[in-house]
Amino acid sequence: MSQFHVHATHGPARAGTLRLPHGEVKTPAFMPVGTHGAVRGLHPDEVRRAGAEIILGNTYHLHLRPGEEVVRALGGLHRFIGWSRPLLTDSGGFQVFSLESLRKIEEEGVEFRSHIDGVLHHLTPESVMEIQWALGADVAMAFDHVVPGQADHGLAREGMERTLRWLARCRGRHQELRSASESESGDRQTLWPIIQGGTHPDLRRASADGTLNQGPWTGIAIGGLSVGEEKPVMHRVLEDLIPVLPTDVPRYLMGVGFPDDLLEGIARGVDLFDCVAATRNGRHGSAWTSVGKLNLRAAAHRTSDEPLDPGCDCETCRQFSRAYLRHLFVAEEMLGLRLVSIHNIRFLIRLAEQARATLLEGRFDRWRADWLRRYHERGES
RNA sequence: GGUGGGGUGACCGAGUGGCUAAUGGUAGCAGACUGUAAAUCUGCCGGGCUUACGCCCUACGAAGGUUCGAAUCCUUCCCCCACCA
Repeated sequence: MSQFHVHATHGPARAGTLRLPHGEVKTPAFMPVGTHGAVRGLHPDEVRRAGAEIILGNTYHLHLRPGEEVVRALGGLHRFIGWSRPLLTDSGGFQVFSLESLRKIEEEGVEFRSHIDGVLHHLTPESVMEIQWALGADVAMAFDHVVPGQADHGLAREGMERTLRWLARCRGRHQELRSASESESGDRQTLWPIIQGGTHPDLRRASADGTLNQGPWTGIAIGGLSVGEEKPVMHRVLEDLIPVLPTDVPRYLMGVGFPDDLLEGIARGVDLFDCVAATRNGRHGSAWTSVGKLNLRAAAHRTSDEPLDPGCDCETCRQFSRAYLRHLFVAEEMLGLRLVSIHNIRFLIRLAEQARATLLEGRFDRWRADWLRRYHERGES
């Protein structure tokens, strides 16, 4: 079961609702990343209270530990990690990019030298589907070949074409898995493809064509962005690509982003985002605010009684001062990492909620322009 | 009082004639982070001048001396620690 309804549009931007087996996701939406089955540092209740309606897990990392069979034996990922809302698992395609020095790509699949113990692991489009099926997330992602943002036409084409060939294999195996368990739970998971093609317009179009030809799909992801290319380049790719995508399925911009990226993406027709920056930067003491980002370790906050952001309704801002948060970072108390992570994910989720509200009210463009102007005023991003 | 050890930049602590404004840490300051090998990483960290290359001061307890050249060697003094009386 996966359905998407669009309630309002404003140019390419839209507000919608995605129905998945474990619940609804109101879009636009930001999905916190929980690589190992946990949004780093946070209790699932905290993630839920921050307004998250869906979070991610990672195929590569959960395969290495604890292993998908452990998760399956313990009732699937939702039960295992204490998250009853929708879940999406990334395929390990990003690790093809981020663990470049530890892997070898072949047509059959990718050989990874485990970053933990050096053991060799082989991921193929088929095995990635099996792992994700065992994990049992609402949405499984196709296994893709991500190339760096600077990739030339040749390399980008290679990654894009391989992603299309792998997509056919992913789809084939996923359908087998679904039909094998149709009576009980065949409807429990849907597969989304990923468009690649780097920064090259012709390759992006070709990827879109090739992907749509293999459909229909219940959602379509755009991968291989914010991997080193300039922001205007990413915007151009979105402007180029999204008009050729069907309007009746959600578009998921993978790995993005920062607050301004969300608004720029939504304006160009993106419905879903995920990004580690909220939690990673939070752990590193960097908090987003409506007037740019701030570094909590900075001496400027030593005696500040202000919350991180005066307009924020997160559990951190409702209770704690910048001075206290700075103190926690200086003293290396783990609470600081958690509190700023909570703030950052709430900040992005709330931004998406506000985008949705203004879309439904028909005033998105104006709101977005004002918001971005204020955010960039101090000259930071 | 005697004997031995020691006093280095905010702190700890290397260095025992030139490559030393002085290794390393810590603290401090600033920055980065985009489908998580990250509670990580990078830069600055005596003062002044310069866009910059660089230049000039001050500095290894104090003062004096040896030397072309001293944190490093010598003399005296001050202070700290240990043991002995």
